Amino acid sequence: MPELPEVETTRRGIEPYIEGRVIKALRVRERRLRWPVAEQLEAVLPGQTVYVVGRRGKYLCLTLDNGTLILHLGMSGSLRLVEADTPAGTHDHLDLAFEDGHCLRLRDPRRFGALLWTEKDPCQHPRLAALGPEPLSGDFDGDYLYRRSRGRRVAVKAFLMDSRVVAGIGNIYANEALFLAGIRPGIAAGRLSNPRCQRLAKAVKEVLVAAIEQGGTTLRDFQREDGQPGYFQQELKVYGRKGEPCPSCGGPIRSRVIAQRASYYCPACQA
DNA sequence: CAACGGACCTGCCTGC
DNA sequence: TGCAGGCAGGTCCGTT
Repeated sequence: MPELPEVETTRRGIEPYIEGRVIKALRVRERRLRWPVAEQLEAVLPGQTVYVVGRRGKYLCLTLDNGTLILHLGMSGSLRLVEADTPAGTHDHLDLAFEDGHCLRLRDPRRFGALLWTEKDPCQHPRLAALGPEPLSGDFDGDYLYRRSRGRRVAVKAFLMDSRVVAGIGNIYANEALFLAGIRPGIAAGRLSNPRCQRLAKAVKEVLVAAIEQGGTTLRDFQREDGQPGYFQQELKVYGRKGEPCPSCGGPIRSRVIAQRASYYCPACQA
């Protein structure tokens, strides 16, 4: 569900409600997420203030007094703001309750998400330390892509989705960026010319910015923290559109599996 | 080191 | 209607 635009949409949605607020309690209904939620957390968090609601790739980072809460939504996670007395549903695993009565609730049916805690520099946390640059930052550009891709034989789509190369690009936006750039998802990353790397970096930024502006993509059950859907699915050019006409040339969109993930492209527009 | 497959989970859709 | 099978937005880990 959540790639970078969905996580950023969530971040922007919760920020005004939790920044500067004091945590009253963490309620854990299901500890078994991707990694078990640390037992110490219920004791450690109360009384701490949320100073910064940040994001690194697909990770949300809440800066508190004594450390940082690191939250990942996995494949199916979503955050909602609810009143403290709202009854919890089946997959509502965690509540972060605040002294003002608001409550940040994590729902995650597949339990691939995670809640982690570090008292050190969060960038040094094992989950964050190896992440590549933020795709919307100046550190990510065509020259960087060109440099990193030399000698790489992996499919360019798998390369884009490698979080060590660039953070936050998942299956939807990898497909979309490659379509925008006119590049076939299956070609070896190392064979991209420099101009094509420039175009690809630009396409990645464009598609992410547009998706964030639309509040992310809603497929199946993704909802924003306020319960509204994201509208970017209407803008998807190729993802999930096997057999439909290419918005550029009208030919049928093709689908094939690359690196175990469904991939969509226009064989006429992408070379 | 690079690349691949399996693993972790549940829900939903399809087709028999 | 019921059920098996396949598939899903992520990413870690072990094996080649």
